[in-house]
Amino acid sequence: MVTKQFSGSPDEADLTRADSLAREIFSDIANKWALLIIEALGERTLRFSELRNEIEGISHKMLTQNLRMLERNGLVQRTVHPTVPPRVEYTLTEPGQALRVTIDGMCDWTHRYLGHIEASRHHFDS
Amino acid sequence: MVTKQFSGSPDEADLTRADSLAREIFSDIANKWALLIIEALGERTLRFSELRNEIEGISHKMLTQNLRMLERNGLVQRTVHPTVPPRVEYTLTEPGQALRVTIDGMCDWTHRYLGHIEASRHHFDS
DNA sequence: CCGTATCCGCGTTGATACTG
DNA sequence: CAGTATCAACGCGGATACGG
Repeated sequence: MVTKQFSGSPDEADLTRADSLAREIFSDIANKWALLIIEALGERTLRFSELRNEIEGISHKMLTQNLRMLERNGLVQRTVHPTVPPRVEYTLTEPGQALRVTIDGMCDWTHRYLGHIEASRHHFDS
Repeated sequence: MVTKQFSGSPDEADLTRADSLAREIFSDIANKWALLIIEALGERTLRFSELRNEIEGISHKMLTQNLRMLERNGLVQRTVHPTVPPRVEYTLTEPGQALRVTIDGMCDWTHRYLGHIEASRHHFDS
């Protein structure tokens, strides 16, 4: 569980530390741009500018910021080719790939229930 | 794919409409609080105040706001018992349950790679 | 081409108070 | 207890400029 920060079990100190860390990581990952970046990368290796083109509507800043965060958490690997002009490529690590699978599930879900959701919205908005 | 808003295939009009809708839904769902609410609900039925206690750090406003959004998209069913004081219960619909399964995957992932991530962070921060 | 820094507006968020 | 509204403030996120 990631929802509760304090669990009343023995070894409480370690458990709460692990829980709050899990929560922190979850908060990092569970945002629109991060998930879209992971999904866009998939099994490919993409350059910064390619990612920017793939992900509709993301700004330069948000892309950099989220890529740094994902790199820090070890989800993406960043490799700089010392050429001119510079060429920077991003690819998912093994943990990143593992997470991508679950995100694929979210995407599938979205498409499967598109109709349900649209109907529910119309019903709600009246 | 949710990342690309425009696909160059035939029936482009419908496809882009579906894609932008998918993207819109994805943007709704893919935020910290919404995912935590879905995860907290699980297979249970919880009252507003119980949810508030379950989810560490969520504010009254964010909870209401996200619950409305989830209800609008048909992920959560809201039932009001006309008692006094009022009793409002929330439970996941079938689409909500389906999504929860994938979110469970994210939580599992978080715990499985906790060590990897912590190590990666230490390495990065130096 | 890629990255960082700065600035600033606007949206999100929390606090508070009030209604049913 | 649950929901809505209002308001102020903080921080996100976009634009821009400059550096490597």
